[in-house]
Amino acid sequence: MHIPLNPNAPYTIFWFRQDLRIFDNLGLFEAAKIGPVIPIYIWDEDHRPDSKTGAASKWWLHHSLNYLNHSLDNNLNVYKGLPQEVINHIINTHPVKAVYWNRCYEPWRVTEDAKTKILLKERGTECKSFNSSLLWEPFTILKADKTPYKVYSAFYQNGCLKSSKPRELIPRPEKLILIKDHSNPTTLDHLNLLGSIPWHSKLEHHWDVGEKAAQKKLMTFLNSNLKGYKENRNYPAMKAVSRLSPHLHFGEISPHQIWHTLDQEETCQDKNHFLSEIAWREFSYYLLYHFPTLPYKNFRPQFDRFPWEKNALLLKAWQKGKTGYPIVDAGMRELWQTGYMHNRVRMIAGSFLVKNLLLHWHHGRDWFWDCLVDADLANNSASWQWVAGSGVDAAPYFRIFNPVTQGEKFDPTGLYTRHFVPELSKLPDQYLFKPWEASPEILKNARIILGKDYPTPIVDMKKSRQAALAAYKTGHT
DNA sequence: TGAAATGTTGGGGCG
DNA sequence: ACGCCCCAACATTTC
Repeated sequence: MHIPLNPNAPYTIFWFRQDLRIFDNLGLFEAAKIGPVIPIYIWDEDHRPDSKTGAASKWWLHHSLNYLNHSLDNNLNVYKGLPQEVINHIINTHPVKAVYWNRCYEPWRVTEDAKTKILLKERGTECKSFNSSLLWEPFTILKADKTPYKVYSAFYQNGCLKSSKPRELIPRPEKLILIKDHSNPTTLDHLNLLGSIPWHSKLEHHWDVGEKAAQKKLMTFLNSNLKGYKENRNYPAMKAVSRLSPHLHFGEISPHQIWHTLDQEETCQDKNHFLSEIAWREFSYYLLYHFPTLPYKNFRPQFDRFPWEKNALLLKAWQKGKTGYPIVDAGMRELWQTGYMHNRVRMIAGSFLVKNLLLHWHHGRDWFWDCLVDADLANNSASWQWVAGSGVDAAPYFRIFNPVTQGEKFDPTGLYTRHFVPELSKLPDQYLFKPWEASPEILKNARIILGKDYPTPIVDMKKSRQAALAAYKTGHT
């Protein structure tokens, strides 16, 4: 056991990271138990090896930190810099006996945290990290042969569900004495997370940020949308999904709370299906931990030989929602306008980029990273590799979504598509997902000139499908 | 957490 | 009445 250099020092630093909440925050609870807490947040983007935060994520982070600061009676201490140096500085200027945080799992953070831990121990400061954002930490779940699972269902059913139950919920700290670092000149605004162009003001219409909003969203979901979830989650117009993803990413709510709250519900298909979606998040973190190259390297090496296209115009059309395929365009515009895209449409738009435009999944990864308020390294990497077919337990390469069929099936009344692609709003259901098949008469009545008001398809569905199958074949031989 | 091509079946029209 | 063909409707296979 290590004996702190200054065991009589009263303060514990609690380092907030992707756990921007008070309730069920294990590290914070433990820190508060042993005395007064200096709550800190460190903006370290300029000191990272890679992985810049996306614009939409920065918008969310700004508001989440602002909310957290209010919850802490304006005592949140915000810094800019390299975490090791910032923490060192605080310890040099305050009587600090310990530093606590909850663990993160991005590969570069794992490396940096290990270094920080060693440095703190060397200088005699107690240092503890906790798990507060995963139901099962990646290193606790392995196959019988001690290697990691590579198939989701086996991971979840045989790995997670048969190992220990997720820990119980942690109450709010009973006594939370907060210390403000008055020597610190940095404020939230100094982090400049919002930038100078107010492009993100549109996001404010769609989201309430912060711990309280996350709690409310969980309750609303349970009361209104859990029943029927398994089926309704496929229909983007139904708003039947939880939309908890950004809250989970920033740790405004813990997966443990979701798990235990659902545990009290009657067992049914819908409940188990929702829990299995939560488990997909666990699986993504699991893969990222065991395969740290997941964000950039094809998990299946056959894909390294795949003949991707290079076409800036096609990419631009996809990004802006001007592909000429209405369900794809609706999804891409939902993303741009709201910082979010319904899961069903993510799969359709993702499949379209990779399998119809034949553009590298890295382009999709990067655009989503910048635009999504729920951008998350584990989920984004694992999901794009899944869509591309290059991933672990991925969609087989020949599974190519047809955006016409998918639109007709999952947005049968066109409510979702018409909302985000209003120029098609007068087009009858029959042609909504294939306007190029409508007669001149029908187009005229709908006040659409194809190629002017709405694009003609940027690729031919049938030909591009054939091209993709051929390309995958050459890549795989 | 696909789609398209191909195969099979069975009812009905018709010579 | 019977066989033949057509073609939904469904099932299976292939990509």
